[in-house]
Amino acid sequence: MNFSPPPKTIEELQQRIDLIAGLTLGDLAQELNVVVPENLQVEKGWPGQLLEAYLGASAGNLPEPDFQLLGVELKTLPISREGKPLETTFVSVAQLTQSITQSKPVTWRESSIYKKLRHVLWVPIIAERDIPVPLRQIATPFLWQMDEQQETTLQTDWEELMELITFGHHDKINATHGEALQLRPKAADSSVRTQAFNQNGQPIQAPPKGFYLRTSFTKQILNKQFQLNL
DNA sequence: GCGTGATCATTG
DNA sequence: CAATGATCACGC
Repeated sequence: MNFSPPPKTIEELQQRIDLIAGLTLGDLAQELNVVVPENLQVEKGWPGQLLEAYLGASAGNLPEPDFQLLGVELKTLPISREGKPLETTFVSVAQLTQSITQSKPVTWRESSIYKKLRHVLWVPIIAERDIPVPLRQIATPFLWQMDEQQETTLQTDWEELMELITFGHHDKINATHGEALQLRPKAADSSVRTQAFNQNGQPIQAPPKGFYLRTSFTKQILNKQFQLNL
């Protein structure tokens, strides 16, 4: 995909996102000269990659915010026609190698989760499955920073999950943990393994997991932004 | 193989 | 019909 030059300032980014509200994915694809997939079964990340290209997000697959210069993370958010999030939001992979045998545990504000969620450009897209991909419409993108209450919620969840990981209990974590932040499989398939530690501090191989925001949390973000009451 | 972008598909 | 567990493509 052909990338636009990155925005140099928040104001410049704001100007660009104001111009895409109401456009469809087909509109953006046409401007970038890319083919729209029939469905997203094979290209699940396509909407995100399209928006990255269109808005000039540049971090590639580095574990850093997309707009490196601005410290802003780009997240597309599939929503219903009524404006409710349809999917959870992937944030980052979890390091399963934090262990009680390590001396320097990562703190919340040092975490990759916090770094990515500190400043987010949300791009809601009306994306119900009965709407053909090219006709899916961008709603109103907006820049967001977590408030104190949201940070407390996220930090509490993160610390609880990291404590389980630290004590080698990552195999007992499932998606039901966490009020806003959950840990779910994040891999090509269920056979994939990555480095971790067991509860005795011994190195083992375990399924990779990623941090995801629940739809209840992103729904609250939308509600606050647009004063909706869903 | 790992981290990026996520949505899919089955289950309860 | 929401939620969990599984999966797909790409760059390096």
